[in-house]
Amino acid sequence: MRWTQTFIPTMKETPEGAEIPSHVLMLRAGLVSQLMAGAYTYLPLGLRALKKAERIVREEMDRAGAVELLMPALHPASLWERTGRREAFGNVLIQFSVRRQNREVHLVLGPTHEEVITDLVAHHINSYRQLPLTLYQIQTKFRNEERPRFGVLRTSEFLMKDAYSFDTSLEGLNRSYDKMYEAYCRIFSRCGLDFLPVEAESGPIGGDASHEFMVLADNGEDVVVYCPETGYAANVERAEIGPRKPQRPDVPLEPLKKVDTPGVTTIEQVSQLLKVPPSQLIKTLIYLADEQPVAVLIRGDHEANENKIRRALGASQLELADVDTIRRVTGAPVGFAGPIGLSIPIWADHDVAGVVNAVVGANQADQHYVGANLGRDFEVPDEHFADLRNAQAGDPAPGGNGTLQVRHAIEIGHVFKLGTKYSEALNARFLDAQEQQHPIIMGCYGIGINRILAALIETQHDERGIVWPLSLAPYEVLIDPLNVSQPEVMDAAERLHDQLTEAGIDVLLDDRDVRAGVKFKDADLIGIPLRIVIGGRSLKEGNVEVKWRWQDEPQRVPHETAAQTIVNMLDERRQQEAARVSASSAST
RNA sequence: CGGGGCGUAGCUCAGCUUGGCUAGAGCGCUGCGUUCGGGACGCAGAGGUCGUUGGUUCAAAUCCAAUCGCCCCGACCA
Repeated sequence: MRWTQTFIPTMKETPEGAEIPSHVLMLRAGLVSQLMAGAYTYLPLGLRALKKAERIVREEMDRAGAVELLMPALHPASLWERTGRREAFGNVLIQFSVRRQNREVHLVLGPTHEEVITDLVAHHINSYRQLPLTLYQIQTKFRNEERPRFGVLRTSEFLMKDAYSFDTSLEGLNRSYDKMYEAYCRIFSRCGLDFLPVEAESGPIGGDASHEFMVLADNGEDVVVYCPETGYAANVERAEIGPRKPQRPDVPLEPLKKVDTPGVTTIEQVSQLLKVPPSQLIKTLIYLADEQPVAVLIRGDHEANENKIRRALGASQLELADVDTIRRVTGAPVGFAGPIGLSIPIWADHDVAGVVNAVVGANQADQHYVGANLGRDFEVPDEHFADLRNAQAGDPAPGGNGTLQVRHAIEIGHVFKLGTKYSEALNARFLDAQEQQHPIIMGCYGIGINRILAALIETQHDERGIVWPLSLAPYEVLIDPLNVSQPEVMDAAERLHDQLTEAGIDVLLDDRDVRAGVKFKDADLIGIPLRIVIGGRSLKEGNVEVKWRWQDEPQRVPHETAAQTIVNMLDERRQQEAARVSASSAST
């Protein structure tokens, strides 16, 4: 391809509003262009990279035995009512009505396809002989994101690979799940990503196991907790904390005293007003667990984890109590709840036991207690102590003697054991050999294709631009003839272009009549792995210059055998990239 | 949904506080010339209903109100 025939609008300056490297570089390198908040056009260069990622995903899904199909993006709203998810998704679900003849048809744009695929399978699968089966598609999904951000990382329209497995037994589900897990490792390795599979929260509904595939990046929206010593890694929503033995500091107990704290409701405000560190405060959160109010005590510098709380209480639903409930059970407005004198059940995170002379709400407007002490001023039964908070850096790792670390990450894939939630709701059953009917056991597996690109760029760039791996690069080779008006230079460039194209290599020829500096800057910006410079100077010596994007200095290779040299270099590099794939598969 | 910021040329931005000639710069773009191995230089140009609507005023990019859009922080995220 010649540069002047395609469309690569590179930019020298950073467009307003682009904050993180992947967003800035995708815009500047002419990969994407924004149409509105959360919607981007893929320009030719960006589309080529996207297609390469898509192809890798497709190849590995096929290899793992999954079968491709394509479902509609347009769904009848009624289907979403049958699983209750029209309500559950709420405003994120894009819904609308159209008129047909004289009736109103309610439609949604699919944010995911559990309903559609389960409905499909319910119609066509009846027997255990037809199972197991894993189906997938690569398709645009729609979600009305409340807040699209970070360029292509969080958009309301995005390309997703979603796969669904159907099995007759839990063992079968586990086999299907492991195959997908394995395929994911191969996919992300082939894409050149440094990824980390982590345990993930599987939510109040659905299955019993879930992993997310994360790429560590400071600008990621997710938070992962991991332990270098034990290898434990989990999403912060899921991460357990190892055994804790909170020590009560050996200081004399102070008398309980009420103090005025007018209008001071947050931990930070209380901490500042009373000049005590947040770790000296105990916050009292009032929850409704299956409609019943409970109080949960968390040390002031910690964050409550609602999933842990819900599990500890054995509740199926948990939400923060509304203002009226808080007023009814504490007798005070929001912000002044405390454990002293509460008549509802009280639960506490383990670390609360280590706080002496604590500051707590007084269950009275504009009042807090200081010098509050467990056992003297309020009670929490032993069996009501549990791990109820988010892990923090420095916490003990579960089941080991390591220490947890915390990093931000970008979620690029998710594998999830669903169970029978959808097959039961939508009547997807199979008949076993004994003619017994059972709901089909499902798993679902998603990959954000756009996020593969964003995560790659976010982690693989330098101050000059993108550094593509060969596997995702829009073009593998960029030929830069430095002076297009010198016939011998242009001839050499075109001949090389044709030879490499003939050899099946993706080649871009920068035939623009611009100064060398412009070509070099753009070459670094768009990040094509192998750059071939053809200039009058080296050509006179019978050489062309070859340089990998990640190297500083070019090497000179003889002009007449350049094509073969380049083909060999690419082959060698592809083998190096492939070696990472087997390494990652071996380790799982 | 709560808090904040910004809308002026294709892009990045100045001008607005304190209203007043024909609305500016850099980059980009067009033409000509000189240059030509890391974003060259000169000359001549094209390009803007100052987001939109309404108000105040003799006069609005500038002040006021509403509205639309974009961005950031937080909440939310099957």
